[in-house]
Amino acid sequence: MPRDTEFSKRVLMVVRRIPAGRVASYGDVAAAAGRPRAWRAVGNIMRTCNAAGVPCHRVIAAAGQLGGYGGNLGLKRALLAQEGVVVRGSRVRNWRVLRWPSPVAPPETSPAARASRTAGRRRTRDD
DNA sequence: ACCGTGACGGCGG
DNA sequence: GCCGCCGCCACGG
Repeated sequence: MPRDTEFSKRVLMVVRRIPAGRVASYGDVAAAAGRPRAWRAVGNIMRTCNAAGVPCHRVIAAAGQLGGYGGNLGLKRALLAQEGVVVRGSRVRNWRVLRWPSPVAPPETSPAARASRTAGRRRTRDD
């Protein structure tokens, strides 16, 4: 791990706060750590600081992409699955909802838009 | 103090 | 929706 920098420590704390079954993007973590534009650096920190009792597997890339895990993506998927986070292909299913800290509802979730979207569909799917 | 690096992000093609 | 390009920032050499 890149020496105990204030930033790195904050990042690790943030990651520790991610509940099981939820996921956050590197950008989310960066923002939560107070540096919204430092997602890249967050990646570096995760790279070096993984095995340290931090649920780093809950940190994924933007748009629900899996991101990396020191070349051991299989493990990452397994860990996530163990917590109920399903990965389809290389994307987290239901990512919109599982996202942490803000499970923000889609901007255009107005009743009308929703109705039109689900109109020809049998059942509503996730995200 | 400068330069390259990367478990990234967004947008345009 | 995938691919590539450019932009971002903390760290280490």
